[in-house]
Amino acid sequence: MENTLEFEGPATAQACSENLSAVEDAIYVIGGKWKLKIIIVLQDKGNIRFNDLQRNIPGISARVLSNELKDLELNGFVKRVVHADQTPVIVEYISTDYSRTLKPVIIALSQWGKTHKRKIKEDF
Amino acid sequence: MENTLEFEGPATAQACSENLSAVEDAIYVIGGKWKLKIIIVLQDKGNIRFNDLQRNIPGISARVLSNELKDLELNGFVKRVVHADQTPVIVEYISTDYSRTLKPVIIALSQWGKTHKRKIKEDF
DNA sequence: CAGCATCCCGTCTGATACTG
DNA sequence: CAGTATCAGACGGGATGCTG
Repeated sequence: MENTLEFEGPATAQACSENLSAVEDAIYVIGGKWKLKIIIVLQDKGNIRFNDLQRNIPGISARVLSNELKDLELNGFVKRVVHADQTPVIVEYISTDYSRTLKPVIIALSQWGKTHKRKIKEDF
Repeated sequence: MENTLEFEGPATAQACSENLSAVEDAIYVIGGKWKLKIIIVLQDKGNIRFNDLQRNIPGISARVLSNELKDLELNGFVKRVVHADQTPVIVEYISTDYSRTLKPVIIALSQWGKTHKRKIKEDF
């Protein structure tokens, strides 16, 4: 009853709407243009500072990055660490264990994105 | 060089930016509030008509659904089939083989969404 | 450095109504 | 049935400038 969505399995109407709402929930928290990208960089770099993070995500503005980080922190994907003993104050962002549960999602998306890019190229 | 993103594997800076752009590409075509949901229903129902499709995706308006379907058709995820011999004209939408390459993505997202919902409940 | 405040515009979207 | 038209409001996001 849990794993109704297999690669080849038939899907009942109920299983379909279950998937629908599960995917909806996922998109609700990690959807959007930037969230997953921020999470990826964070996971890769371990800990990283604001401006450095911005440099690693081409195209994102400080305002948007700031907003996204607050959101991600609220949802437990990111931890904001302030080193108050330094001057000027150093702020680091680190990915949480919970954000690591997204690995399968990131892998699936990344792999699909790669093959998709290849397909697009072939179409010309 | 292809499978740099493993569950435990170390990620080089290059692998990171590769993932970044791959995920970006994926989000570009299947991102947004509705696209994946439409694809899920389409895959589940096999073939389905406009109004029926709308009923299966709670909250979507006809205008948005129409626009999304055009977009999905352009990108090869959906096929629009017109049965002109009928009256009134019957239009059916069916998912393509290419849309089925998204299965791993949908599974990953769906599974993560389920555990996330569980986690949210525990937090209260 | 690490952001926040403000302005401002284009897009997205929901609601409602309408057509062939 | 299968959409399209129109409008108003929300929203996202860029540019710029400023602060502790």
